[in-house]
Amino acid sequence: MNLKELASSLGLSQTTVSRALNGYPEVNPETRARVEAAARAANYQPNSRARRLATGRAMTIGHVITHTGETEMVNPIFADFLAGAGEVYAREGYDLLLSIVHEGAAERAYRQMAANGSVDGVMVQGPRQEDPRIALLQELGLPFLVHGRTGDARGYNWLDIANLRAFRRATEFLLDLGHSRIALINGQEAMDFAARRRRGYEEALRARGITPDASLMYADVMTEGYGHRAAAQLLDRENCPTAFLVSSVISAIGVRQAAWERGLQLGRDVSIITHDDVLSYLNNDAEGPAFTSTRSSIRLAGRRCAEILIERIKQPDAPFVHELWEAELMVGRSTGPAP
Amino acid sequence: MNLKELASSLGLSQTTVSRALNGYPEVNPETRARVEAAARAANYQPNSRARRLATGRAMTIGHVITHTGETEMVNPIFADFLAGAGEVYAREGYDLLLSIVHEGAAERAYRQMAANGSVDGVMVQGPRQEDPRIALLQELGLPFLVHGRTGDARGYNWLDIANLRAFRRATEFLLDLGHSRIALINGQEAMDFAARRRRGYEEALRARGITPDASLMYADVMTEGYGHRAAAQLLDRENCPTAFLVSSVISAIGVRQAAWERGLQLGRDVSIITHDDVLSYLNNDAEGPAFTSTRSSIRLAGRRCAEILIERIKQPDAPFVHELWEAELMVGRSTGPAP
DNA sequence: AGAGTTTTTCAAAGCGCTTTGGAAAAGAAA
DNA sequence: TTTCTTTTCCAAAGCGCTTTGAAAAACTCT
Repeated sequence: MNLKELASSLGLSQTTVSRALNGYPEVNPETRARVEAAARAANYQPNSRARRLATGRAMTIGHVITHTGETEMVNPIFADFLAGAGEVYAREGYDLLLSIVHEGAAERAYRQMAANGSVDGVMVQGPRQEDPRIALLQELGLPFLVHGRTGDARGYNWLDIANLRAFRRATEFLLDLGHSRIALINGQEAMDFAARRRRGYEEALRARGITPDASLMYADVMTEGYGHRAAAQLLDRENCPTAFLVSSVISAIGVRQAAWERGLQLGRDVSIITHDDVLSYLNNDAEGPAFTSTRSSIRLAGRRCAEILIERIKQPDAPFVHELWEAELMVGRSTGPAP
Repeated sequence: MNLKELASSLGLSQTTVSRALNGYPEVNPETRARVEAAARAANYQPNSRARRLATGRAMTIGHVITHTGETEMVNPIFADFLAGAGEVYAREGYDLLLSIVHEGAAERAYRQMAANGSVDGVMVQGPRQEDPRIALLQELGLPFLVHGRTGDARGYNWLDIANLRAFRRATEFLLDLGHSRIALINGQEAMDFAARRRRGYEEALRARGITPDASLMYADVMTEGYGHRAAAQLLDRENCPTAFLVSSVISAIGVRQAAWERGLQLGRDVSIITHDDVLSYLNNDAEGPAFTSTRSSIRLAGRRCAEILIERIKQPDAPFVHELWEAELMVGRSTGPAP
């Protein structure tokens, strides 16, 4: 059933039917009701391809997700971020176009989306320091929002969490507990968020007169295995750290395992603070937070990011939105006074 | 730059330019080369909205991902499955339309995709027993492929792993090690795959004359917390199980934690076998498989599922494809003789 | 009643591409 | 040369919607 058929079955023109269905004012309420009833009865859905061509709007938002390195790792937080954003898209009538490509192909993916008009805007996640994607999108003139931020962040829309403050705060918390040898198990520091976290960690140490020790700092893709390997190395050496600041719950699980394998008890022999994105299947809350953590829901972030981006698409000339969220420090059972 | 402009700049008709670019034979090789050069120089990309309307093909595949229950859990395996499928889509020129909705809204999402023609086919994941989506899609006449299977599986395309055999095999492995009180920490048994796994487990027990004990069987959404809670309950009771068969690595991590908290050593005091979807960030291989596991890469499955679905879209009348993959049993360090 | 407004409806022109059904040009066969 | 094929190109008709500009119908007001 298409518009033409529906219109002729009602003895009306396509124009009127289209207007009735799209809520234009210049149509008799009675007529509108009649049209709506017929549309419902015939289960009429306007063809989205035709509608998109006619309106020039794609009603679609693009997400380009990159996998990294030889392992082709997909960051697990994307699923929850997408879930949050997807909720909003569904509500607002937008589709979500997902492109999962290897890092090197990201630019091409964005260019293509811009050139062939398949999206009205794009979401950028996990920016690296001086990420080329931002300049690219500015050049392409495609509305976009960055989850995270980097470089001179005044010239585009972003939503970020206060990574530096969160990690400074977490470090201070450990220092207050008497820890002085604190290891940092960070994400790849080419990523902007990881660089900020490191700065927060270092600032807190320096403020207490402790010189950051490079041998206590690790940076890599945040898998469980990485957390385990890093912690194993650190715990097996002389003068080992008494506390770990970890950038993800997944890696923290690896750290915890390494500790246990050595007979160390969390919160007594060794302390862990992790950043917690509140992934749905790794609920850190189950019976009172297990890990002490800096916490900020990636799903809520996805939701809000989608809202902002859609606003921006509707009003392309409005000033840039910058939203900085604080992470909360949740005290769990994985921290305690330095032994 | 659109086709009209490109054509007039070349002094050719739109027809010829379109044909040259789309590889039709009836165009002079010289002309084609000239057209291609000009297109490249002008960075011409055909407008995808127009192309879709004209061809009637969406060149898009829909994935509807549902989140379950009040927790709005998103199954973490979806990210890796999507990564695998996305690879193939990119290669074949298809877009991936992702719809993330609450379980109850899935039917509407599929209906909409079918009615407004935004996709050429859909991927169905995680079928429940007698999943209504399958009948729905058959009725809608939209090509689809099910990852998993359920009910009378002859009437549609699917790719599945041999869940029953995998879990029977794993159970036998534990029985051979002398375990007789084996707990099953399963996924929600409304899901077809979980029901099959349970049957495999029960079959193996019965074959050795052991009556399955309902109090040793748990079924729920496979989070870490669930694994932990279930194992804690089981380990704290009299006559506790000596082995656990767990449906996901994430839950297995919870089980492992519960064991450790009780001073039990894996592979000596208690054994764990888990199903491993080979999620990229939970690499069970790092230093020799930690968990003994039944193993099948969800990412490879995604890749293959995409290939099959695209084939089916291109040849809608070909016979149904049914592909059953065996999971391999990887012996790791989490199993040992019954104490 | 007639002129002026407002409301309601419609015909037709796009949107930018693909594809059909020729026509023109070039080559081959007679 | 003429006729028949083959090659190469083109004009125009969609695809199914939205939207413009105008006409028809229905009201208001002198």
